Order: sequence, then C-alpha cells, then structure tokens
Amino acid sequence: MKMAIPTADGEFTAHYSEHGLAQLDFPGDQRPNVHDNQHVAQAREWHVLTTRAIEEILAGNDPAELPPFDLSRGTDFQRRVWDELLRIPAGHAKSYGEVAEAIGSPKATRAVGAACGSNPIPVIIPCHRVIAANGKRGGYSGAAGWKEKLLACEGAQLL
DNA sequence: ATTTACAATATGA
DNA sequence: TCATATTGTAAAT
Repeated sequence: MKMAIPTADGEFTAHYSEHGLAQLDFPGDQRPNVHDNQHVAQAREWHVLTTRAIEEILAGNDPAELPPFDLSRGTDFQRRVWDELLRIPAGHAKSYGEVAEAIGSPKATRAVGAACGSNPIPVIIPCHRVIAANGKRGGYSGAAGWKEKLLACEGAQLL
C-alpha cells in the first residue's frame, strides 16, 4: 500500500503493510517497494496519523500520536535502537555512543550506526537526531541534506 | 563458516 | 593525525 504525504517540503511516500507503517521515503527519492494488501481502510487510518506526525515533526514539535510500525525486517538490537530514538524529544540530539549506552551496549556505537542505516522509517524514527560524539554530523543515507534541515528546523542543541 | 564494510568511539602511539 | 580493537548486521566469499 503506497500513499503520498504532501507537505510544505515536498511529497513523502509512506508504505503500509498489513501490520502497520513499513517504510517512509523522502520527496523525489522513492524506493521501489510494493506492498499489496486488502487492508485499505486500516491503512487510511494509519495514514492520517502518519501525516499528522510528519507535519508536527517538520514544524519542530513532538508528534502526539504515531501509527503502528511493521518492523518485521528488524532484529532485536535494531528495535532497541529505534525505540530509544523515539524517546529523544524534539530539539535534542544524542550521540551514537549515548544511544549505544542507553540500550545496554556502550561499545556498540558502530552497530547503532548500522541500525540507523537500516531504519525503514526516517523522520518519524528520528535517526537525524543521532550525531557523532563531538557535534559532528555523521552521515545520513540517501538524503544527506535532510539531516541538517530537520535539525535546524527543531533548533537542536548539538553539544 | 569466515571475512569485510558500515552513518562510531576510545585509546595509544 | 593515524592505527587499532570493539560491537551488531548484512553482504560477499
């Protein structure tokens, strides 16, 4: 199930599976991913939540409500990372090391980076709020410019 | 099954 | 500044 999300910054594309939001793409950079299912009505409800959440984030606020995610592709470690990312409030940034420590493996900083890289739902799962240890930017797969843009939008404090 | 490469970091030279 | 060990995954051998 593929649905567009028009925003002031372009049209995002959300992909829904039968379990929830499975993937989110930046404007103009759609990854080919076809989810065919019959749960159209349910996907519409999720889509409302997704759209509202993205609008909040682009405005620099915390989304009040999120759609369910389909993390079938993720490992336990990755889910721990993503869950931790969701706890970062708007306008705040954590380093890879801090996230690694928060999930119980202080030395798995590199693994955290890998988990962020395989994050299927950018923006809502705020992988852009994860930065290198000394305020460096680190990377951002696919849409590098968005990291700075989103952080600037929130006025994030880069320690 | 083993090696390599990542969006990292701390340490030692 | 550069080399290396460390950690979890995925992809390539």
